[in-house]
Amino acid sequence: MPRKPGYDRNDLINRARDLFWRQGWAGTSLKDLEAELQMKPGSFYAAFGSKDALYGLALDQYASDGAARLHALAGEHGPVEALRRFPLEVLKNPSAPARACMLSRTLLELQAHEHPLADRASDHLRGMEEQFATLFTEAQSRGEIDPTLDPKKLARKYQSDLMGLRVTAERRDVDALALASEFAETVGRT
Amino acid sequence: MPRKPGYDRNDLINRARDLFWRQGWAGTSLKDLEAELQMKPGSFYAAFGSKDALYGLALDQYASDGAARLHALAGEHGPVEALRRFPLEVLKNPSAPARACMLSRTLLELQAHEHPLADRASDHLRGMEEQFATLFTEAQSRGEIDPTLDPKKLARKYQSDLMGLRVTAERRDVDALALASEFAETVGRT
DNA sequence: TATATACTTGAGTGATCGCTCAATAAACCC
DNA sequence: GGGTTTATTGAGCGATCACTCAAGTATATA
Repeated sequence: MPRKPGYDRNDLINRARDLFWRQGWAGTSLKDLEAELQMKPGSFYAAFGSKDALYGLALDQYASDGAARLHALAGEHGPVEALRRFPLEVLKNPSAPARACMLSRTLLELQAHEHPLADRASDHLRGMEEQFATLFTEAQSRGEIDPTLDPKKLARKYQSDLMGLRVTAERRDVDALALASEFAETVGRT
Repeated sequence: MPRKPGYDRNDLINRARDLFWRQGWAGTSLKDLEAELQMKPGSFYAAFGSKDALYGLALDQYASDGAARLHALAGEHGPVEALRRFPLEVLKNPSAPARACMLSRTLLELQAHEHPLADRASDHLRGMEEQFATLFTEAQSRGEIDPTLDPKKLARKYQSDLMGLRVTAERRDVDALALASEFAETVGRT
């Protein structure tokens, strides 16, 4: 009886993610979304309910994409090499919406207003951190890094430095790739 | 002949800086500013011209404050110890508007729309970086750190890691001080 | 004290914000 | 093909955005 939508929902979410990632939450208006997704307001709200709801979906998509990419890298190159290559995946991609991390952007923009999406971003950051820790643990059991170090501390430091790198890479007067390869060298040491 | 303003202009800029620092550019409305500065729209626009103009002044104030604080630390404790203590100045202060750096916030929020304030933030970041480099150079001539390292690279890495630290410190599930002292230990090494 | 010169007030500007909804069109089952 | 169900359309909602301006008030000089 029903009528099928004329769009691919997952594709819409990915396009919205890129737009939000690039322009931020407040910086992306419904006009922007309507233009990017080729949807009129009625369809948009029938499909997603609200701008915030779509942002949440985009955030989840962003996080699970990152987790999948890191997992794939680890399977192909092992844990340490995966952690070294991970930053380059974004920084080397010229069509990436932004260098900075969408999760940290969201946290910075919405935390002060105690917006639920800030907590959602924070949760995803913790999830990524746990994935990093798992890789460090695996690297230790393989004998690739110092086994006396605390994987959780390594993971937190790795993530923190990575976010710094990705913010710095937003600057136009900075050679992001040079900074990234310098970052890669330090992974596993200290 | 004229009439003196009933406010201290510098105090207003400082209060605006704290509000912008905490809530961001889009996150701070003129209503917010009017309430915080106790000014009606007419007075506000007579005094500052526009929201962007005041944001620019606040940004400059933020940058020069930071530079002055770092300079004072260096005079008191020497370059390396200054660089070690610098992050704690913000993170230990419970009344600070935010943990994250206002310059990086501004860059992240406004860069995609090519807003002039993003460039202004970027310029200030470069200025801070140069100050860091100067301190590293001084530390080398004092023999406090490895003289073969490039002060500019050290400065960039220091600033990048510092920004990461300060973003991470925004998370409610993270012990910012533990991360900061860990960060302090690494200054001058590597 | 008179006057010129600012500062202050606050109602109100057009534009844009996220969002609604009644009307219309299209696709599925029987 | 008829009937049902859902997707799509787009004008337009109230609220808020940054901002303006004419009128009123206070202060310094003459």
